[in-house]
Amino acid sequence: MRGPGAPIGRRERSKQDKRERIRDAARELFALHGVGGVTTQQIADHADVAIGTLYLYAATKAELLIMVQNQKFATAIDDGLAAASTATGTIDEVLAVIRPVVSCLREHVENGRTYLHELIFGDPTEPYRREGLTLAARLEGGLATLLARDQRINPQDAGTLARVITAILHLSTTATVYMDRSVEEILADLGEQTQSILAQRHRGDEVRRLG
Amino acid sequence: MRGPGAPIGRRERSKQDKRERIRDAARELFALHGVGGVTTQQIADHADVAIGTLYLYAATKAELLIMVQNQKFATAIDDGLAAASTATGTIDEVLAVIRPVVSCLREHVENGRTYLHELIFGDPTEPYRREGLTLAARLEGGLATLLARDQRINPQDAGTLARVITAILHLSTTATVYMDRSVEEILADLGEQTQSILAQRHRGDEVRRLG
DNA sequence: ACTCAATTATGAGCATACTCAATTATCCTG
DNA sequence: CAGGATAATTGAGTATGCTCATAATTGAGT
Repeated sequence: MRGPGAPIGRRERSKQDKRERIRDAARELFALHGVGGVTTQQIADHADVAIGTLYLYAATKAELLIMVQNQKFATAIDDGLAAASTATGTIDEVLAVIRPVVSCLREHVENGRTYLHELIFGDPTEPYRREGLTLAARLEGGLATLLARDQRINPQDAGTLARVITAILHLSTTATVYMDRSVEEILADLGEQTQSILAQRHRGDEVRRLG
Repeated sequence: MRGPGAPIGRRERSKQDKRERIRDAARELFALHGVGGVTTQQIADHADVAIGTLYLYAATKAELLIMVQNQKFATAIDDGLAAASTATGTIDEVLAVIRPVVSCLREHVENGRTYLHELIFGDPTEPYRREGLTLAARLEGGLATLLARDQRINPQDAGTLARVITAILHLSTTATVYMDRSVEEILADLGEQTQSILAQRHRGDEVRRLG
């Protein structure tokens, strides 16, 4: 029975529950002992499922980490965008949104390297990586609409601007030279120097094809 | 006997040989069957050493990959810089150096993600990662001296310019949005947009502190 | 040439990420 | 409610990355 528009039976709910139980167990144990200090068996036990069940919900141990990190990432993004909901779209406001996201991405370093970022920006075919991409897109979209509120910004530019800011966020969590620099410093570095590069190139051959 | 200034006995040579044999075996088999399609045992067999010996030269399987990739990276860098040895230091020449390096870094994708980059820009304490960092520094230094030849470029700026170019190279191999774009396109993207960002910020409060 | 401490090599064995044939739970139909 | 089709769960088993106690090799001192 039950209206055909809502196919959510006990089965579906139980499935959802299990997914969350597993993710929560992973989050707790990872935070407590580090990723390497926990076995998948322990996570399965903590979530009160068999090891085989765990692997129905996460194809690999790394994917467990992505599940956990995606959740944190999503929270950081949503909180940031919500806080900026009444903002007027200046760059500074956008940077304010970015800052907590950067912090979130810089966390959870294992073996001295940040897992998350490479995973999130990795292969788009893996389901959880796709989720990460969707999140990044959500951030980019949010920034774009935010920027579009600023009268001085050409509406068509808002999207590109947002992409560049996301790229900076990316650099800040992946490139060693930029790992402990603030978003503003990276921006300044990139901005001033690319400007001078472009200026020089324009001074050269105006129309030149380059592979 | 043998002069005391040359402490290179059979031992030292044998050690070097073994390191190379192991690296070569890894390179061949990785190229042939992919990283996941080869066991460390097979690599040890191919290099004609015991599995335990292999682990004396590479602490993990991932490190084997870094050994292999560092070699390719080094070759790409040296070739590029050598080819530019008579260049005059224009940006286009620098980009010509960069292009093959990017190709090299974009190779060897396993599971849809490029191992190398995260490894090279990873934890500087791991010996082979340190080697990767040294290589990146060599590239940056080479670019800087190259750029310094251009009369129009302020000599003090050459270093920063080189760093930014390296960052772009980084983005081109890590960030999904930029993964299939040419260096020039990324440069244009970053250049134009950061410029407009900076312009807007300067129009705002001139001296503003941002955590 | 012999001794011996230090270094290097070995491979059986261990830990653990992941699989899959068998089992159990859930839903649908008459 | 009975029967059976489908989906979900299980955990002993497997594959493989990595370790470590033991053995072989090296070369300086005699």
